[in-house]
Amino acid sequence: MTTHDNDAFRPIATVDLAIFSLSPTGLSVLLVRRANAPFSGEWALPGGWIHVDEDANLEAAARRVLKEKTGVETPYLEQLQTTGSRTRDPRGWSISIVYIALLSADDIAERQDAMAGEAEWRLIEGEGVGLSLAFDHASLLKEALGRIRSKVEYSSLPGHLLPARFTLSELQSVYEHLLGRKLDKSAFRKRVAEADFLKPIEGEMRRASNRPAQVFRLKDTRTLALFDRTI
Amino acid sequence: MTTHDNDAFRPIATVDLAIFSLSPTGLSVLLVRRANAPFSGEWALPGGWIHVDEDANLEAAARRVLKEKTGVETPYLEQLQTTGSRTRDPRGWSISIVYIALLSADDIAERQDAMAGEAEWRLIEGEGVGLSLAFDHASLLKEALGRIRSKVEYSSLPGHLLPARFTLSELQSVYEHLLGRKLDKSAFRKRVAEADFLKPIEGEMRRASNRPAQVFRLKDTRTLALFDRTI
DNA sequence: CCAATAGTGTCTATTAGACACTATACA
DNA sequence: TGTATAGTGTCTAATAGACACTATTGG
Repeated sequence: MTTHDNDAFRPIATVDLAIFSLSPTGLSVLLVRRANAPFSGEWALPGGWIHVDEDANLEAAARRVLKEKTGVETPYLEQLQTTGSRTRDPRGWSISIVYIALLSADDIAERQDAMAGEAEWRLIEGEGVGLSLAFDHASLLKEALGRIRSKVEYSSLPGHLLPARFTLSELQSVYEHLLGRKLDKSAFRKRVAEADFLKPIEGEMRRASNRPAQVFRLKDTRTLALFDRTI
Repeated sequence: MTTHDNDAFRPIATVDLAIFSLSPTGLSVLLVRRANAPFSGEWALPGGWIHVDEDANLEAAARRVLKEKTGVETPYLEQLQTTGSRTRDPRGWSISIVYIALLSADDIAERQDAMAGEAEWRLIEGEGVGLSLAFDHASLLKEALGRIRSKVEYSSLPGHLLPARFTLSELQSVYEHLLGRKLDKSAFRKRVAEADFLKPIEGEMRRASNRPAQVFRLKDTRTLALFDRTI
């Protein structure tokens, strides 16, 4: 234990989350208004210090922050990237480990009340939210959106934004919304069947004034299924 | 500035590198023997503290470590992932930001002398090096190998391990080596042409007792080109 | 019966994979 | 002329994309 083991030589480290959900109008991200300096009063991605006495590891820290802000415990969660530099935080050399979380529509409905006070869902427009964000969070959000849009092409990601039970048509329409283009129904269903990430709920049908639709759920709500080819 | 701003609450943070090159017998990774506790005397991935007075950002820290260990300045470098937990380092809660670096065969030849004393290239066998490594470095190495093997399928990654000038046959044989299977020459060349990441060197041919082969170089040594489909 | 959406089938233009062929050097 | 590897062409089986068709409900 030779060197760099005192405060001045240690960067500060936080975990920040890009938490996404589907609002009625489209993909949205959860933002919080900062209470303290720096950037007091500005919007930011939810985040917090690593609690060395409380968090067993990085993912646990991310889950703790998520629970504090939304009340949700077991969503889809993946590490995006880590940024760190001398200048991104005026308090000094700082590191942010960024996670992406996807909340199902059920999570939002149930936990609207449990949401921390100064938090708000903001609709995604283009590469961000049309607001300036604290720190380098606008750039982090842009990276998160890039990752999400890329994964829509070849994974079950959109399924994690729907309520627990949904029809194939509902799933297809989320894909189309996130991709910004229409998909062929037949081809879509072939890919979904191949990737094999859905389980039909026996006997449960969505009824309307047309042929009833089979209702499905994800086989695994915590991992993504990948397609062999693009959707 | 309210809380968690003293040493006891701050995790320690290092940058660690999985540095790969092609040795005559195959893909190899650079390991160093640790001089100090913890894990003194054991093999580990090269790494080091972030120098808050010297490194502008995380990537700069990674490049500094790389230069210290190998003398190489501008290889392909990408962030892999960040691990952090209470238990991975006996000194306390610690974070490691892991980078992958690919060195061209030229880099190795030139800098063999400049390499730090207790560093050694170890051949990859299966999911690691057949050695126990310090900290969680065996697991980090396994992740790095997964990323590399995955990217061989759909990117120009193998080109970054060759010397600056190479023929298409040499490139194909690196793909085959990393994938562990033979590729069709015609299909391989179609993909490479589509991805458009090579520049023929005008008039430069590799001569032997057969038809001479066109020599190529990468258009960009610091970024990967991606294929539309798998190789 | 009509309207509306669910779900499946069919046809064709495109492409991937296997394989063969031609080209060009040195010995 | 023989041998070895470079580089290109061809054929076919598999596939994707467009589109059409059938199925099943409520009104």
